[in-house]
Amino acid sequence: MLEHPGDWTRTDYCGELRSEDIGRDVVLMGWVQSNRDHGGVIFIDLRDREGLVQVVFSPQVSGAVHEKAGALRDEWVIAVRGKVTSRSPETVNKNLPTGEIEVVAGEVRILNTSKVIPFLIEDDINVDELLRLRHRYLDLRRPFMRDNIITRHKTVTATRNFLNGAGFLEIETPYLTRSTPEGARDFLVPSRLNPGEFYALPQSPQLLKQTLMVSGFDRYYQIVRCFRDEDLRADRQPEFTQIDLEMSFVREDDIMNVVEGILKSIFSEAAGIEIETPFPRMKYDEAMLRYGSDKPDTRFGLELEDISGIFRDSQFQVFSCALKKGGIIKALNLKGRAGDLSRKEIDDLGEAAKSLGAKGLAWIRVSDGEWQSPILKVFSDQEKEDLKNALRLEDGDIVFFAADTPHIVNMVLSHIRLELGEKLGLIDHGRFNFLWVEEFPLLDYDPAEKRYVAMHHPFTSPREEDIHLLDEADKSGIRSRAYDVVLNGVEIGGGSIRIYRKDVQEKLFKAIGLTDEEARAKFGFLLEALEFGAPPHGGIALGLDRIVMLITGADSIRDVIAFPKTQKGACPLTEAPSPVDTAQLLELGIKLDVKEKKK
RNA sequence: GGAGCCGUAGUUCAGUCCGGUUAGAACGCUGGCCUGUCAAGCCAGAGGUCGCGGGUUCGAGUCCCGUCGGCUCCGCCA
Repeated sequence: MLEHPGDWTRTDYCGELRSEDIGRDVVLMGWVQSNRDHGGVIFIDLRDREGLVQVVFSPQVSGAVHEKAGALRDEWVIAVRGKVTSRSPETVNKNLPTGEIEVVAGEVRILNTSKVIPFLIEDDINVDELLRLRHRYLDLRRPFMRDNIITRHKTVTATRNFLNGAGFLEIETPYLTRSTPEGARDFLVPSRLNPGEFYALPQSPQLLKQTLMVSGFDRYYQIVRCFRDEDLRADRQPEFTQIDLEMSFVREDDIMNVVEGILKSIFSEAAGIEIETPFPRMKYDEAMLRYGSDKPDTRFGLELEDISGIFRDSQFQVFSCALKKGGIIKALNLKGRAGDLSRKEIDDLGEAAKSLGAKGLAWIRVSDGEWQSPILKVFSDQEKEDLKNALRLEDGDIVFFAADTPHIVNMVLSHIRLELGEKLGLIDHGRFNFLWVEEFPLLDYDPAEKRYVAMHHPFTSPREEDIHLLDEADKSGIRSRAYDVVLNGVEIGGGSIRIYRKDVQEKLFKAIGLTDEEARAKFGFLLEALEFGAPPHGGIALGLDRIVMLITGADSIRDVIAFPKTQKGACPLTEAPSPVDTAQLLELGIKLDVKEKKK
């Protein structure tokens, strides 16, 4: 029954035929999307990368061809030779770009059959993701997924075009490199030629791109795979792609200009969206204060308010104790929307807060001038008055409070803010709000290790006027020259102006508790390079997967990666990772010490 | 490492709270009918290790314990 394509040459993509093509003889090849057999006339929707076209098989044209068409099933691969004809006005399909025409088949060749597919090749299916990943080749036939992959291609193309035009050189760096202890856990690759030693896959080409600046390449970029052996999230995969760049003799503004240019070009060319530049900027401290997050979604208000001052001497132990331990109290006033939340929904928010680590989520609802709240009794009259003024409380408002460490309060309330924003439709999903977040703290105190750690990475430059603070005991106030670019509450990139002087670099290593020897052992080659005429330089890395996710409206970066991993880091299609032969391990000098996994 | 949700025909789900005859529905699939549909329609049919293991019970999809897997989040992570 199967036939070869023979001497047929495809003339057109199914999805590209239009009324201009009426009268042409065409040869199409593609997949049977659906099959509508009326006993007499048979309609086939034929699909390829560019879309669908209706093919008509009529017994009047050819009895044999019509009979063959009757055997066709979904997802079979066929070649059709026929004539493009116009549809009569009442049979035009306005939902299809090809809906004004159809192809009347004169001949058909069945090139391949298909087993019955496990899920429909359509958008808006609701199928277990495991099944989609196991049959990814089918999942990628769905228009949404196909378009995502195409948008990704356009994004990469736009980026290359822009950067090439801006004087950047694309330079590759090795994937087999050395392990660097700071930052994420490395993926390791054993070295057969050096038994007992390992390469590491790069978490990012950070050190090497800085080295390229010392080499004098001036402007580098790379669209590069990075690897981090950490737990997965909806926006985090163990391997992901960065638009990585570095520039010499620049300040923050120079990098930001380039990034704005890249993003403008990406949005225009991959999505047909013209975005406004320059992007607004916000200091880290302000972002944390107003949104409780270093990546605020600025598409809606509902900002946090710090009301710690009101409860400094409160009788309410939960609040005053939190403050005495160095905590804070913040509130979210959902103005005028109290009526939109049922008691159950309020309780659910409380449960969500608890699962995030809060002890609870207090609330006050104002209706008809009355305050309703489980904790109403504990407030003094003065506190009520202060609250009313601070939060501008009015009828119809509902306020949520959290009192805890700054980290918990900000984390919990920023989550609640996003959940309320989504639930109550405060977010305009058609908007793209870009934001630069700048002046991150340089260092973060790690109570577990009792030392400061670099918040970004240890090559990030402090602000020039803050360098002297590296010698002080309290290093928490040192501001860095790091910046993040945030889109709709998603961090899509981060970078910094780097340290280029040995003396500053040494001070910083000292500040994070690294001895000279340790620093040499870990980053030796870069430190040495910095001693041979390193230019001032800086750069950034943009998360390609996240950018494409936001452009396409995907819920997860898995939907913009052709072959992603599950939360356990597995690929259901290839069944990676997998055990290997003992012989392979022997060759590498590796002996396993793993608890036997029950199968 | 931790919290939550989920796992029942090919697929999506109902049934699980409150154990009891032959586990249902829709879509898909198979066969038949049908000459203008486009989520085609009508008729008929097939299709189940209720994720896996153990326990309680006269009896388990349903209750208990464990385990595997998927998703979301915290921790972790540019």
